[in-house]
Amino acid sequence: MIKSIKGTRDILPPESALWSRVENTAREIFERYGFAEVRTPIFESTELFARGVGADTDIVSKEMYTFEDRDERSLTLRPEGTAPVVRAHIEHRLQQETSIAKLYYLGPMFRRERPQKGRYRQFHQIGAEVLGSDNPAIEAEVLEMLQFFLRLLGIQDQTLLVNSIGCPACRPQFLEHLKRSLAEKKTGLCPDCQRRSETNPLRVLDCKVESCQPAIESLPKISDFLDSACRAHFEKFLGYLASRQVAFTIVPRLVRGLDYYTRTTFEITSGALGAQNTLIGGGRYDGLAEALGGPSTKGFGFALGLERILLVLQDRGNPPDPLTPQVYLAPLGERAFDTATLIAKCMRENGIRCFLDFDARSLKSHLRLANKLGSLYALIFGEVELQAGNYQLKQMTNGEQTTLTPDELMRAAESSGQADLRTSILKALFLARSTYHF
RNA sequence: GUGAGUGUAGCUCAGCUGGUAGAGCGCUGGAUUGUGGCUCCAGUGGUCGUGGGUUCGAUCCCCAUCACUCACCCCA
Repeated sequence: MIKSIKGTRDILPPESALWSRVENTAREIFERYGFAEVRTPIFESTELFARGVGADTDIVSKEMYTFEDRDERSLTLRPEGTAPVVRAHIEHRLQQETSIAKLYYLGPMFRRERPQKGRYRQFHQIGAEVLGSDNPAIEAEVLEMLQFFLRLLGIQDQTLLVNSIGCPACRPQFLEHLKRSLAEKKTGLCPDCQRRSETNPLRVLDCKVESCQPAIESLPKISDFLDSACRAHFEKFLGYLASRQVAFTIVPRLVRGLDYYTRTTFEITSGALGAQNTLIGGGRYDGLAEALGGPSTKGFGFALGLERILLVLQDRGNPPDPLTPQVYLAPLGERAFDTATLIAKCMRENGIRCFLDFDARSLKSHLRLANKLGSLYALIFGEVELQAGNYQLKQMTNGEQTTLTPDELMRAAESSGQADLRTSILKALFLARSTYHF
């Protein structure tokens, strides 16, 4: 049997309906905040990520799906969305169009990691970027938008964690002090942290091992090393959050794993997710556009993990509201079936979700299927009805069944105003009869 | 890349110190020649993940391998 490959999965109904709901909510809300959709290719030149994300990051050094095409160009399945959006912004000179661009995207990303809860090799992100401004007010607005978005989905118990990681001007001093301090405390650290002290000192701050905590507490804090511009930026940002009544927690140890982040970073987490509890992550990246060879363009953005959002929603027992038929057609006999195909055509042209099976079935079997599908009505007709020119309409929810006469169909067709489902069905049926003469 | 756990019917799982497999749900049909859901009956279902070893005999014990899950690393 051919199976989907490791770390990928099929999203089947009714779960897929829940995905649509989340995606539609995001589109609706982001557009309300002035963002427009951008669709970038799923694969890009490998260099884009090497330069944008950082050659030394885990993503680039060991997690990318990279291959050569026939021109021997190195291509990579996108592992994240920000670098491609910034690339597109530079390539199409969008800065010339408007000084500020607000773009959102949604789609699959690819990283070759060991799958686990809330982590896949093909996973899906919704993200947004604001390009062309370094005003911290933008950041506060985006976070307000995200909390609104989560609230609409019914995710209330989220936590917003914020921090500033400084800029290329002030971070090096901090890193130096951090490294020196780490070297002194080396013996008190776990093996992972001893290694991280060399390879990625910032990550030591994020260590969860209990025995490391005392040492971590005594390490220098980034906030003590921010230069005046970064400090002012961060304080304004916090002020804007407060005035918008967006609740937050400052976490001085919050760091990001991608090279392009500067100044503001944030994370929105939720419990009940297992080890991967980050729902949304993002921050400012004022140097990215230049690193990619474009004009200096300040940027701020985020990405949210759809799989993780869905995990939280499913954990809450959200009903995935499946698309049930509004009418199930139950023709009895060959002649009735031929008529049913015409009725189905007319129903569908008039906006009614209608189900017609192609096997000859007994009435019992028809109704069982209608019930199984959750259909609201069943339209029953066989030779008896065809002779008399009428139909049996059964309401599946309460079992009430009425005989529809040609007279009644005509009355429904002539009624005006907002039609309920039953009337809409009668109208479509009338239309089918007068169009196809049966 | 590392560690741990789990692989038995479409799904969720039983299977006692090794004697070649069961239940519930589902699906199909019937009880009700043209009336669903509840009930009852019948039918459909499985190379016991794969390969090798031990044994008279392995779903069970041993080894290997693959897959899945969770965790580490790291990230959404």
